[in-house]
Amino acid sequence: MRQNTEDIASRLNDQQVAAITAPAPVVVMAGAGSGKTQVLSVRIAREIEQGVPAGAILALTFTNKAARSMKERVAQMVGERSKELWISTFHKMCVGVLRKEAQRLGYKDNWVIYDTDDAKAMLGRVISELGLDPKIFVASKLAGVISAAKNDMASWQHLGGHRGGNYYECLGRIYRRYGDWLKAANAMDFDDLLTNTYEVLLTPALQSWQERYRSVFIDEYQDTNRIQNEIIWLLTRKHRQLFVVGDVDQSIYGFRGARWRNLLDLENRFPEAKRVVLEYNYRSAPRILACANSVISNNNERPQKVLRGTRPDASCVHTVIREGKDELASAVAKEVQSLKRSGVAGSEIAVLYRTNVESRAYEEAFLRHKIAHQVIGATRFYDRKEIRDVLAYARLVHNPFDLAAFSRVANWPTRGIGAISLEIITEHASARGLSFIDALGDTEGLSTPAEKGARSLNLILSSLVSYSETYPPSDLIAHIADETGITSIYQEEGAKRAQDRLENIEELCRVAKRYSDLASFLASTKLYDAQDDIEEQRGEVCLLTIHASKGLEWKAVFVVSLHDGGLPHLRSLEEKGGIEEERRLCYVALTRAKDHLYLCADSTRGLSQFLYEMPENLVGKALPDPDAHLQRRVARPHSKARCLGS
DNA sequence: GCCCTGGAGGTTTTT
DNA sequence: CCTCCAGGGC
Repeated sequence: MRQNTEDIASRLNDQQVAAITAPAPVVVMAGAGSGKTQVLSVRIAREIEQGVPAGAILALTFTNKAARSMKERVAQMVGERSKELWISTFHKMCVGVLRKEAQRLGYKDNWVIYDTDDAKAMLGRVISELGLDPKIFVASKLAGVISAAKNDMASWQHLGGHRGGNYYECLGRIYRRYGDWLKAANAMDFDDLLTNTYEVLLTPALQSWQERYRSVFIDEYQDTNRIQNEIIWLLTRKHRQLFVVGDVDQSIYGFRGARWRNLLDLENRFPEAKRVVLEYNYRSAPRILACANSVISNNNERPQKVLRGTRPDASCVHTVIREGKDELASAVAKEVQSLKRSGVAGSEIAVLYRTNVESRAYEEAFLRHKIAHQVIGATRFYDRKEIRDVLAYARLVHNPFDLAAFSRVANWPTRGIGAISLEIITEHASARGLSFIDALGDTEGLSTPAEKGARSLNLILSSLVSYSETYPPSDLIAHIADETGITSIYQEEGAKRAQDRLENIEELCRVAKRYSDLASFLASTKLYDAQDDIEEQRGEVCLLTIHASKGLEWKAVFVVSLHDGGLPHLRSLEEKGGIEEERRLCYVALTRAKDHLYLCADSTRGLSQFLYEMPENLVGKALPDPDAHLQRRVARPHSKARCLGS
């Protein structure tokens, strides 16, 4: 059913209309649940109606799911014309640019994406190559350091140079060597997608991209990091057709370089920009908003803002406090059952926690109480061993220089190529500039069993390569599992776990059917996010982290990490600005709820200070006196916010 | 040189 | 719970 944008606009409030009609650039400060997705979609549709070619519009969202839903909304308004729109996540947009431009930076066309695991594997090799102690230079820590450096646009000279001491000098060398190895493998890590896009935009290619994306829309700007901010500046500084939406109170990705100040700084870069504030919340019942406002008002580093309620009804904010995490999980399960009896669908209910490990207690409790549920994003599908193994073969078929894939594949299923032989083969390949498939054909220096293994792997890979020239990705996946012996290994094992693995491989084939070329299939396995595996139609209760819940909403939400050390998380207390970010995280969690908010805590661990920052008349009387029960004194902060709901 | 097994250790949040 | 590593067997 086609909708008219004027009809829709007539149902919007003045602030929303201002956001939609103001000439660009526009910076929208949009509180949680203030209809920002609606505003973005209507504005895009209006531009198309006013004659901007859909193909000249770029819209960036935070998740694939948000991109899909925005595309649907625009399609409802402008129909077919929306097909040309480019709506995606930041990283996917970069992949699009780099598919066309990576050659400028010296990559071959079949470049691949390395995820964090690939990056760690590469770093491990770099550290041992440089003869450094892997206990001092821990690959997983370094992956984070290097990632942070890239997102903050710091070079290896920068990382290694400006502080004295051997440690930092080694760090710089690792960073540089890691970059060399990725380049040799024709691979980019997640951060390279951003930095390389930036590099491309520093070349004469900039102009064509500025023309290609003449009108740019960005959601969740508070979670952009430095390099993303610079990319947007390069893309838009000429035409200045930029429309940005964000909320500093919902910035929760500081740990990966997000700088909420980017949102405010836009007004310096675009002094002509109009600022619009959306402060009316259409999502949550007033008492839920009162709690959220009250908590967030304790942050010092934020522009003053209060989210105003629009809903008349006074649903309750409940506290569920039990002694012990399993007792708490049971109590939550019982509440869920009673909600469902009262007519709330399972898919309208969510359980939000700070860390993935907390999901376990709830999974068990829900199983005991026979509540249909799905855990979102915990063990990600593409991180499963069997999936990574099969995909590693596919990657090597696509890009035979992929070192991370080769290291994975070389001896699994086992074929006599141990660590030493692997080292000989990779040395060999890099010394002569050979692909790993070709290097396997030259078995000089290998022991007899390793030589046999290398021959057989060479045959397998060569035949896979020719197979892939005729057959689509899904057939290739099935073929890999059979030809490498992975299928038969799991069949013979016969255990339930092995059965699951076979089913996962079948599922991978099914997913691959959606893609006709290997490059885009492989990219999709990397740029996948937690919200992608939510299955709404099944009517199940969702269990997920607060981070993964960003942008979503449910009728009833259980925030279950409100114990001391849970939220704010223990580890966050050491970081500067840590508490404020945790408070924003709490704010995000609370504002996911439409009608019912349940604040849940295991009292044996002590209660979250955030509970004491909520209005006393709503939650205070359910809480024990903090001075009496907590060993560590928790100062009870004065509640600065008004309780709008009561 | 390579394979397998058992025990220990370690879990914030993610593209 | 799942990964990493050391050590014994081949």
